[in-house]
Amino acid sequence: MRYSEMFLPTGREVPSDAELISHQLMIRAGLMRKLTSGVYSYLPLGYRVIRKFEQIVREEMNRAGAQEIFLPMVQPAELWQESGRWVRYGKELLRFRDRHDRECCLGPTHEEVITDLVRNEIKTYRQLPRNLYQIQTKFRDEIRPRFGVMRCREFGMKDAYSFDTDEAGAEVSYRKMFEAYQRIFTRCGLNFRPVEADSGSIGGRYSHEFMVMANSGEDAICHCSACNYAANLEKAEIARPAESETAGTTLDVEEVNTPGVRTIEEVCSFLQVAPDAVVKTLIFSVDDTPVAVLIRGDQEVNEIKVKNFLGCDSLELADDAMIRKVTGSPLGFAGAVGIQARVIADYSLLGMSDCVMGANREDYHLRHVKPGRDFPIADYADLRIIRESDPCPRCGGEVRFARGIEVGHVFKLGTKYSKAMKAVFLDQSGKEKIMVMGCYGIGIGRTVAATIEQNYDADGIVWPLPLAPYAVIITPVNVNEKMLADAAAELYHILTEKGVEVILDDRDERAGVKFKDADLIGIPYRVTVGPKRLAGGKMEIKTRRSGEVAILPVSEVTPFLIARIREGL
RNA sequence: CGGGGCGUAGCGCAGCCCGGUAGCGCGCCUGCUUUGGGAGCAGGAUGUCGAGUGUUCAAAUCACUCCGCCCCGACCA
Repeated sequence: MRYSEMFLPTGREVPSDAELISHQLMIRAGLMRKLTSGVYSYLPLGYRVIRKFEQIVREEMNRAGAQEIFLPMVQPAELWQESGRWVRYGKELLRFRDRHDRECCLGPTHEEVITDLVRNEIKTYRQLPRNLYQIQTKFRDEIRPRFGVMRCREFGMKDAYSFDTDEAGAEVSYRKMFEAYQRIFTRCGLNFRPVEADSGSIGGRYSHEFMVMANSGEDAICHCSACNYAANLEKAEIARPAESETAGTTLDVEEVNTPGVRTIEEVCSFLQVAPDAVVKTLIFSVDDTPVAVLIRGDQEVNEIKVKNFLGCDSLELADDAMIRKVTGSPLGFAGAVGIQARVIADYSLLGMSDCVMGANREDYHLRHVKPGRDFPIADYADLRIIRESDPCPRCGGEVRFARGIEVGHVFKLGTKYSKAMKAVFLDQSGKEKIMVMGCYGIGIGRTVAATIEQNYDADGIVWPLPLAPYAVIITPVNVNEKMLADAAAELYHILTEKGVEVILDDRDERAGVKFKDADLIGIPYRVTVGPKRLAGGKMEIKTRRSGEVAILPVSEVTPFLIARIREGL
């Protein structure tokens, strides 16, 4: 493509509303433009990158035995009512009515549609397993779209759904997708890692998130420095500590006046104790029933773990009225002694034998409290957020924290949707069985943005070759010098004929401007055609990433580039 | 939805406190010069100052309402 004919608006200024490097560069390099909050148009250069990535995804999905389909974006409410998500999904689901007043929604995901399709067409074990995928635009009415295409409302996603006859088959399907994902992100040249994750409201029992490592990432992850354990921070397990036999306190519980002392910090300084000698009592409203969660004062409760442990639908911190009802006191003085609620405790309470906790009486705390002696604990569980000082739950090694961008997620759905929507088949013995499902997503635009987060420098984007919109840009230093213009055009034609994707920067601009643009848009190889080199029958090839410059006779330029491109893909 | 901030030329911003009819840089157009890392000179175009209402002789500027956008929080395949 000739640069002079391209729709490629580049900018020198950093857009004021862009925070992330990837967002800034995607605007500045003319990859995309915002239409409205969380909704973007891709420009030619950006769309080429998107298609490059989609192609890699397609190749690997097909290789893994999945088949491409294309499902509707507009979906009827009935399907969502059937799965139960019409009620549960919340405001992220954009709902509307058509002219007949029928309720519809824009698909934020396609479990319902695919399950409906499959249950209508697949009747026997002979037709299983199947894995169907699509690359579709999804719409989720995010509360707060941000970071450009990283967290937006309308976005491209590859989603695949597997259907198996049993759990073992589903496990095989899951492994295949897991491996396909490893291949996809490896081919893109990304530094990523799969981490164990909570499966969230989509349901299912276990899942892995594929995280591109980046400090700007929205997700915190925890990984072991010794073994290959890695988990989303919210999921990261903490092993039950060995119980040490402690005699504990022999002192009786004592009530002390602590006027206005509510937070752990205040309690510690008021009573001159360390946070790990205090028990924090949090009252949660669990499906509208109060539950008290006890945890050592220096730790934080992981609400997801609590939710999973209790197996409830909703979990939130109790309001003042509920706190008053179960503790008989306002916020800040809750304790386990005499509380009118189920009590569960984090493992961090094991071994605590002389602690401070709220007295369930305004302006009073208790000291010398001994769990077990002074109040019963129904259950101990892993309910806290992991810290960097905790040992790895698998091998006991040291854990490290890092940040990442979630670009893919593989789920074992089990029978959540197939059961609700009656996706059944007949097995060999003619018995009706429920299909076992899995679902597997990859954020297309987000992966492209994540790629930029990992591949840029002070001058702009540095595309990995497999995702680069063009492999080569030819820059005649002055198009008004016929020698240069002709030599550049000739190279352009030769490369194009050889199937190399190349831009000829034939604009009547100063060399500096062209260099800056070439760097900004991140084309891997730039061929500079200048008067001095050309007089000696040579051209310069500059590698964007390394800055390395090769000066070659004109005849060797094409073979050189083709060889480099071949090894780079 | 709560807290904070911002809407002035295509982009980035000043002007607003202290009302008097809009400016800077980049970009854009024309011409000449220039041509290996975002050129120089000369000339030029471009704004319902986010919208509405009010106060005033007079509103970008003050007040109120609305809309949009951004940041923090809650939320989240």
